[in-house]
Amino acid sequence: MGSDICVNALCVHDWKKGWPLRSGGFAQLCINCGSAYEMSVFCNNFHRQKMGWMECKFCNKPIHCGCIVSRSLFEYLDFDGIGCVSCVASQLRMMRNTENPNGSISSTKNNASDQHSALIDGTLSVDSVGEGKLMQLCRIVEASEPSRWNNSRRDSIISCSGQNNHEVKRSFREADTRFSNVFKPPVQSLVFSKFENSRSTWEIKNTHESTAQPSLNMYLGNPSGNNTIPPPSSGEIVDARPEGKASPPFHQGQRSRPILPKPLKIGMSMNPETDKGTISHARIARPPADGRGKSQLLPRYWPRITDQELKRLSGDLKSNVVPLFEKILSASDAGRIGRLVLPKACAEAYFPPISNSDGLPLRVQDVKGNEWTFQFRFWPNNNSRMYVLEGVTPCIQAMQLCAGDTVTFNRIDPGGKLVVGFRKASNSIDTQDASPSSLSNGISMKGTTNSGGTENLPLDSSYADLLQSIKGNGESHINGHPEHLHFGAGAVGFLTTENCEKTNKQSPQQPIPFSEKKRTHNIGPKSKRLRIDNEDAMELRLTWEEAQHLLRPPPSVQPSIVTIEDQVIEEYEEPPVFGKRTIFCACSSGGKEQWAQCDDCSKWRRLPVDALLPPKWTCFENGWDGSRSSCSVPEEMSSRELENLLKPSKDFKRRRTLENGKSIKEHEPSGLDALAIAAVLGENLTDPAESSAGATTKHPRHRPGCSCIVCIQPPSGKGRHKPTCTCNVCMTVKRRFKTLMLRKKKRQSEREADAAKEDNNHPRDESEADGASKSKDDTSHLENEGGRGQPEAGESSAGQIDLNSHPSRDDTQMDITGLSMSINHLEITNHQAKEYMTQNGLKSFNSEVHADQHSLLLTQSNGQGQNNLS
DNA sequence: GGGTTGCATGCTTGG
DNA sequence: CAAGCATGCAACCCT
Repeated sequence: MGSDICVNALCVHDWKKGWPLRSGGFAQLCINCGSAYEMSVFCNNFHRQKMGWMECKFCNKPIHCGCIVSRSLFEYLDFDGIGCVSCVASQLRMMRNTENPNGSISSTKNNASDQHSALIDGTLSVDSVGEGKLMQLCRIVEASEPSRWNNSRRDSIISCSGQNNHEVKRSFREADTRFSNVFKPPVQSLVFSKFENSRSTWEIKNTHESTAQPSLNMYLGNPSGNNTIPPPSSGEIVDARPEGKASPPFHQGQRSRPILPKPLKIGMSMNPETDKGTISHARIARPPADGRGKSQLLPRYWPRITDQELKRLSGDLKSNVVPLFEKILSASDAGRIGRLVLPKACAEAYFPPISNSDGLPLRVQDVKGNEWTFQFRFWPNNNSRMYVLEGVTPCIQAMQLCAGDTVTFNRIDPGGKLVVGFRKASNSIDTQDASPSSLSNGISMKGTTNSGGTENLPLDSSYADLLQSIKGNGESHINGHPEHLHFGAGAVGFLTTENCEKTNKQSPQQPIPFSEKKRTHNIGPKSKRLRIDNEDAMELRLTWEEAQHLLRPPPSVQPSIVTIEDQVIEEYEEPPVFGKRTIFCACSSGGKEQWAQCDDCSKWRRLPVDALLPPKWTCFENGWDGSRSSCSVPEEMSSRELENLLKPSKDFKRRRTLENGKSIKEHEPSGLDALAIAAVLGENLTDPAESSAGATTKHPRHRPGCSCIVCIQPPSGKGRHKPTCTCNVCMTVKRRFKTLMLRKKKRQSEREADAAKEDNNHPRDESEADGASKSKDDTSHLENEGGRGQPEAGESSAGQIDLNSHPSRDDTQMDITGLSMSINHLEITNHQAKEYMTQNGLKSFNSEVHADQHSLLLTQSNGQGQNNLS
């Protein structure tokens, strides 16, 4: 045994020296994945070459090494080569006939193992020492040759077993159940090597006899004996090495420890179905496949897969799915810490050995084909080790697992690829009642808080479901390559897209997988907090934005009008509905109209304001305007009108924002900062689209961060503010205006200085002649800074100050008129602002918005502000 | 302040 | 009673 890099698969694997080869080297077997290599020594250095083919030691028939991968028997045999199935079978038959012509197992005393068992003329005699072993022998023998062990014979054997024969009987029944669904693998050959620890030929023969002879039908169901239900050789009969109580050295050599569950406890009833031969459909906790198996694997970790499922998987997928172990996720496992505690025995049995606590990366694939890299490591813990997989959170979240679900670890052979599958907890009644696990642990573990307490967690998803799901879902999870068939044992994630909450909701009668005491807390919030990366967040945000435009009041539902602190609010009994996004605008007659774009021809059609469109809408559904109910009819608007219509829209803004490489966020400052920034940069605070869409005093589109006057009002704010009002709004407005005007003055001074310089550099007539264009340039400059030029003056015809006016617009106005900003402008503006608030209060804000918009439309229609529009 | 990491603690289980 | 394991927790790190 040594430690080396397994070329084939995962990472560092243990390997053990195999049988000598004709080449002079020796075969090396990777303990973990079972791959075979040819080792030779040159210049005191080991050279390794993967063995593509090996020879049958009997007939020299070539056997592809792929056939030996993970074969459970190879670990018992070495230095003796391998044998093909036919040769091994014939050899076993020969041995059987020689040793036991009557079909009985010869009474043999194995010195090495100190086992005492005898079966004479169909009667197995045991002494008191071997009684416990007898039960397993019975199981094994019966498993291998069920047909040859009828009840009478079985009872006969039991009758000779002396005391505690009740237990033996139960064991028989148990074995009857368990091995009725042992699964016959599609193996073409078997690998044999001698026992590493000098097992006798007798043992080997019995190994062959009990396992390979009848049909070689013990594969996953009869894994290598080191840690699973053993063949006679591996279990209590052959491997008789004394088992020390103390923990073995880490990753020591093969050790055969019985991991059969304890015999059925008194009072436990078998699932009646098991006796009817329908157990193949039951979810059985299968003894795990071969592994190093240094420690006993508790049945709770046995992979549970029905015979049928596994057969179908292995057969249909042309790949051997070897269930290794499974674990029910605890709250810690499924939590956000991202650490999955591995059962120690499983970790040591199936994962690469690690010597330092940092561990090593473990590449694992999930059932969807995603490849994950976990850090397999351990912590010192009570003079022992605690194995964990770190970084499992993304994987667990990808599989939408939560505490109570089951994660399965599997291996796909050949190749040894590690695959993680999962099974969701469900509300169906588990069929594992007859499983060894439940048989052994069902009572004692019920209601406990440890993982054992989750043993009775119903698990319903099946491999068959998985297979069906895979087939039904196309090839997306298969990728067309057998090596990419990442089917975890029990991996049925395709069926379980519902989140845990849903599962729990759907299964109120489901036994709580964890005791209320310790498991309920800490599970929900942690496991359900999904991480959303930036991209998703952006996607989500955009979706939200889109949703804002798609939301419509429920049709045919009259809202009830509620006035709260002078704010009129429409209340609907029904939730809003999604409708096609449209654009509202003010028509020339002063009313409002709605425009919608056909999803087929992209033409814009005029609609009534109250028209509610489905998310998908075409011209043919234009029942309001029969003359334009076909995509072939041209648009009603001219291209310019259309542009003006679309320009203020969010789409247009976003498109332009994206084109400018600016984030949307830059255009959505919040609160008073937005007011100030917009004022300075020239962005029009009042989005005409929004204004038109919601051109009511109800201001229907308040959003977080909305900087309108209404939104920044204190909760107790009234519509009108007195001149002496010192509320936050008024004070803020005053302060902001003062600040803005100071900035404005500074910028204007700079501009004047620049203009003066230009005047010195250019003839005066040219300057005068280009006065208008200069102003346009300035306006364009402002626009480029992020705002659209608005031709409206901040001062309305009524001599009032529009609070939405901003310096840029003042700039425009002043530049157009040729007036220069004077130092008194600030005072004038302040005065006007005060006067404005005094006379009109802030309540007339929206009317000013309308004036703004209307002015914009007029300006545009008159062509006066064309150059101001980008 | 929140997340990560390493270890400790205590409960549960199995021998 | 020892081992295993779920989880708590403090120190450390990162943003």
